[in-house]
Amino acid sequence: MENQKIAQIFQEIGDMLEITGDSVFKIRSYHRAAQVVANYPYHLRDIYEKDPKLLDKIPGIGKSLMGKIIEILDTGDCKKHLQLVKQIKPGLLDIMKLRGIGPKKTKLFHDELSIDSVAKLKSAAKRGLIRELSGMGEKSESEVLKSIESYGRLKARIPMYEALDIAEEIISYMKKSDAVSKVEYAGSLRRRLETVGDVDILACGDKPEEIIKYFCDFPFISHIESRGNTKTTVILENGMQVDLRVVSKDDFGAALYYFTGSKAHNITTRKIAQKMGLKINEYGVFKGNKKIICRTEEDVFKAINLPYIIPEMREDTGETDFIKPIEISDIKGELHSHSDWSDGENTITEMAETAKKTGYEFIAITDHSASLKIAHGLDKTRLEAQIKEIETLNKKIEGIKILTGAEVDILRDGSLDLPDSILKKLDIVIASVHTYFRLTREEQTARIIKAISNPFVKIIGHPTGKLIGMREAYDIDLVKVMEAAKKHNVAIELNCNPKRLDLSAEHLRMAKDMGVMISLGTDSHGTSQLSYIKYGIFMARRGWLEKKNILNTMDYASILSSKHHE
DNA sequence: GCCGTTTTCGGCCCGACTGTTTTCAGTCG
Ligand SMILES: Nc1nc2c(ncn2[C@H]2C[C@H](O)[C@@H](COP(=O)(O)OP(=O)(O)OP(=O)(O)O)O2)c(=O)[nH]1
Ligand SMILES: [Mg+2]
Ligand SMILES: [Mg+2]
Ligand SMILES: [Zn+2]
Repeated sequence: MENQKIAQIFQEIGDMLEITGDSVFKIRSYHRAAQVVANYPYHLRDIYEKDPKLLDKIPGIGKSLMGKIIEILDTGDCKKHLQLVKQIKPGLLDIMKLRGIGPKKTKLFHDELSIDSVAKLKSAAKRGLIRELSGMGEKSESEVLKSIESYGRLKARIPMYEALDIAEEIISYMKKSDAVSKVEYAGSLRRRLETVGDVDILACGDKPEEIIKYFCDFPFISHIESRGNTKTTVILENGMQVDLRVVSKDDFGAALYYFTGSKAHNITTRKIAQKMGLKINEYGVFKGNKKIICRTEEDVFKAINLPYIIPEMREDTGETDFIKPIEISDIKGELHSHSDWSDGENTITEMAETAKKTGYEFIAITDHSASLKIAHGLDKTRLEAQIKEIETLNKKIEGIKILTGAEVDILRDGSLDLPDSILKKLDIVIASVHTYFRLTREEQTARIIKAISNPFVKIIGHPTGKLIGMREAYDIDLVKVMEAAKKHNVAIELNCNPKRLDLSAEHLRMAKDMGVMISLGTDSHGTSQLSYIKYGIFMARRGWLEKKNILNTMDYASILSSKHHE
């Protein structure tokens, strides 16, 4: 399994970076990526062969890790890993696996005493060398020996069904104590992993010390690793580790949520809470000093405004990625509008002022091209004059950027009504069909794809030509059109005119799934129509669109710099 | 190294227990 191999390499890089003392966040990234890849349902090689760029869509995988995945798929390993393997002796990773010994102590032993294996560590501890190190003492030294001792006897991961038996036995034992109000198993066992590293038990009651004391009297305990007021760790006679956590009754839900994990899931939802100005810990959800009491797990989800997620899904593999529907305030500008230079009612200045009042950063003036005679379409010469005019207006008018543009007609054969020599001077080129609606499906599709492949086209306007209740969409293969749009990095318009609403919701959803950007354009022929954006937002929400799917949620600089050809 | 309703730079979850320490670092959950 290549995914497992990649996961292991990332895990090892993370472990070795801990010893070298690299950034804890970088280390977390490697470890998280290792988890994600290990749990990923598809072969990364298949994804790579289909479209390498899809790799960095995987949560926790960015440009750098994507590069390393590709490197490993191509060569079997990556340079970063090989270089660390050379630098860090394998014995150090063994030492770090010992309980109570992490990267800092491992490095200390290595730097001060040249210890690079568990055997050398054992002999150094026996000779009393460890206690001499700064920050170490007699107890730390004997802890080192104890963990080396117990390491051999420690159970590896246990099958879930065995752990379940033991957990249930512990729980029925715990229920016999009057101090215990509620008790449940948590951790990987509650998430139903095939194997578990330990058994995690959560109990609540008014007298936590009594609960801990009672637990430590459980008959099959071999020894107690640690014991505090709220939690204790013990090792059973069969070598299994059991962690007990104790909280008050009011906090049971928050604690169960914390203790069920996974760790990565906890971190992700805690980050979500942070963004909302909240803090999650095992005692509840906090807004400043105010505590939102969580007696049940559902209370935690409610407090952070998420639907309940079952334990079995809490692995941070995307289960918290709920859709954040587009909102009208996400729209940063207008990309489809007409002025009185063609068939619009208002001047460019009036359109710009209204856009400014709407709160927009930009408005593109996209008048018709010459073949639409009825609309007084602009030819090359008039369009050049309009570009000059907009240049002047941009100097005069503050607080709004007017983008130059055109809604250029797609001619019958798919060529455009304006030459490339002028199109390339424009900020926003929309290409639209206004004639020959009755071509065959093949012809119509080919026609539009040809327009899409023009290097200066940014958007395909009102892509199906429908007029609600008046004119059917023309026959066209939208899947092929969207594939082409994706390939050429062209956006598809959602025309917001309420008589058009073109594309419809199901096709918007398709575009989203295919990774095609949508441009919300009002096609305004007057200042009052800029408000049609709201109808577009309605449809976009029906199509499950989010901010990231929509072109005019970006600032205009990003829109203009988005390049065309791959 | 990742990531974006405030961000393309500057953040990154939060707390318990232990040993060594006069105030916290390391490790673990
Ligand atoms: N917030 C937070 N929770 C953690 C962290 N580490 C562990 N937890 C929580 C989530 C875990 O599921 C739970 C129990 O810890 P374990 O180490 O036993 O992990 P878990 O049971 O998930 O896996 P395991 O099969 O035991 O290796 O404690 C952490 O670093 N932060
Ligand atoms: Mg566990
Ligand atoms: Mg545990
Ligand atoms: Zn049009």
